[in-house]
Amino acid sequence: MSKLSESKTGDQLLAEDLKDPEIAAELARTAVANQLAILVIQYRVEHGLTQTALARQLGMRQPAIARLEAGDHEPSVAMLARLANKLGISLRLDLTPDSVALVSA
Amino acid sequence: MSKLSESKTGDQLLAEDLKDPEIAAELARTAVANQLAILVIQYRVEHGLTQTALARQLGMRQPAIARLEAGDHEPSVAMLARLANKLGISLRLDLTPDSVALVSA
DNA sequence: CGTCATTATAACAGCTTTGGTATAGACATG
DNA sequence: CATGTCTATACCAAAGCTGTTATAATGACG
Repeated sequence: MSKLSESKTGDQLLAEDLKDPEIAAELARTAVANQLAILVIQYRVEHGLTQTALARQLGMRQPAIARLEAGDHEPSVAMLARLANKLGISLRLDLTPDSVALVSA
Repeated sequence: MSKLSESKTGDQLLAEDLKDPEIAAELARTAVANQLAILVIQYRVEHGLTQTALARQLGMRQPAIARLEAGDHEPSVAMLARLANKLGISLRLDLTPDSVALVSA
């Protein structure tokens, strides 16, 4: 059980939470994972692909795609690069002192 | 010994190499690591800090900074976020189908 | 030369991410 | 209901990143 989910539920979030570096780190981690999840799902449905088909295009198996779309883990830079390369898309990761955002570019 | 250093020395690099996905991955990995190394060194010297002082600012030890400046490992997104946060800087990671670039923003 | 500050390297542990297989759940369709 | 397709989850192994301590190398300065 994470520190965040212990104290808050759903999307509720107080500014006070950001003062705790542990919570801030957890948020950044899940934020990028979730943003990537959305991008992967978007790409897949827009191209009418199944998870298995997309997995083949990326050289991996279906459960790997399911995991990406679940937003379980913060992706590595290598994973982001691989997606951009194999899917022919451009992504941008914006890092500021108090936020991290992954967007399609 | 990496596949890249087996076949090539220094900065020499042929377009042909990029066709090998293993080499391409290795390049992307070292590219981001090296670009971050440069940014960290720049920040540190511009602020007149020693590795130990910078480490304290980031909540880590001197060898960790040395490793960042050596460009050994591809940084995690969490590490990039931490640098942006603790140093008060903005970074951008640009991912295109055939390149990955980390720049200060 | 001796000392101190600074940086680099080695060795190890711990956690996270990634990948796989196997399998369960959901859902449509015959 | 039976079957087939698609998605989700559990479990394990391999690899990579991060952090630590200890120590070596480097260089400036008395």
